[in-house]
Amino acid sequence: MARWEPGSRGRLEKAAFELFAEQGFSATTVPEITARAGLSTRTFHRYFADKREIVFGSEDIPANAAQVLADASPSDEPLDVIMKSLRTFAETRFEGRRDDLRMRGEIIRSDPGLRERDLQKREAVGRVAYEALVARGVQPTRASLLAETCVTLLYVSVQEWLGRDDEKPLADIIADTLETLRSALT
Amino acid sequence: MARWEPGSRGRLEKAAFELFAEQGFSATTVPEITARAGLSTRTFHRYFADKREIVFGSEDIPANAAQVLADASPSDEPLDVIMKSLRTFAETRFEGRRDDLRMRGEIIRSDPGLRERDLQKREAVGRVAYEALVARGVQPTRASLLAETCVTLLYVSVQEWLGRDDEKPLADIIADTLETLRSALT
DNA sequence: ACTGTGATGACACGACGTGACATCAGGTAG
DNA sequence: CTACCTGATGTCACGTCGTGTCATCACAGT
Repeated sequence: MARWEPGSRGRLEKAAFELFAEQGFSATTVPEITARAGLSTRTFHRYFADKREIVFGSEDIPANAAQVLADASPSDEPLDVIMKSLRTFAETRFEGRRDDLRMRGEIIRSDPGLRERDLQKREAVGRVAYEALVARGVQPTRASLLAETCVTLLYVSVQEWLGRDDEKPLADIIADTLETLRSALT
Repeated sequence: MARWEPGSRGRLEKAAFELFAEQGFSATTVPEITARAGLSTRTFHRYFADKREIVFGSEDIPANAAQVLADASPSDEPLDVIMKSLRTFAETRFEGRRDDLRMRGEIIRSDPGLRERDLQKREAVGRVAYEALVARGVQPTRASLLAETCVTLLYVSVQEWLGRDDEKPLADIIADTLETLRSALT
């Protein structure tokens, strides 16, 4: 028998989300979380840099995005790279997780600090997109614009997707959103 | 003679930016700032919600943006509203302040927490743009896209503007950036 | 059997942000 | 002229957060 129960990280996440559901994010303290998980607060901060980080899960989205972007066909136009990557991303990281994402969204919306952190995550995705485009030889200004627009497309579409009752695939919504943007800029 | 020297807020800002220049943002504590300004830490938090806020000045950018957007001609197309507002904004809040903005930019770039707060400020501007557009009858999804794109245009252009040596007006750069975006989405 | 190694705990600490209450100058009403 | 109110500030106490440091101990490899 191991000295410590395994899965500390998972226990911390479980305890945290339970408490967030019971009392809300801001009313929940780190000691409360660790007490429920049977760990010390010091251990909490070994897994999560701060209290907010636990909300954003363990998936390293930027790294994943960089991977998807790096796999793009060398002959594709920049916009095609973006759109194909967004499709892949939608299908692998979003589709089938609506309930989970809705729950997280609610928690994030409930706290200013979490909204702030959410924006930072978004920006991190934009930065890897920017770097991937620059690596393909796209001009910096154009790359910035495309990267930011990419993130905008994704998040506006996700909002739309989460708000819907039907099962329209996120990838389709993203394509529609691009069309809407094009027409709005004319 | 007044019991307290007037201009507490100004003294706090002055002391803070001096210390940030000397030691950097994160190495500067609130007590250090208030000691130099001759005030208590409690008073600091009466003027600034937290240590980060002091970097972003006292100007209520979102309120100003809302004003500019509300003054737009009722007959303008949404995109024209955005572009004209951006022009006004560039001329009244940015032009002539390059050095100040560069200094702030450096401080903000030096600290993750400040970058996070900066993104929040950006988002706040986006939200007032969104609300102004919805108030004009623009569809929600389209309004989101335009609002986010508006903020993207502004910030990408400001980056470009701050990086330049010449005196090309920000408003012109924004117009160019829109053209770049249009061509990138084709 | 010995020795790392890695995950955890225990403890102390500094900084942050807030609530509650005291202080006091200046203006205003009576 | 006095009494009161108001607004800006100070003082104190507190809870939470995040980090540095060191001790502990099961397990694996030699």
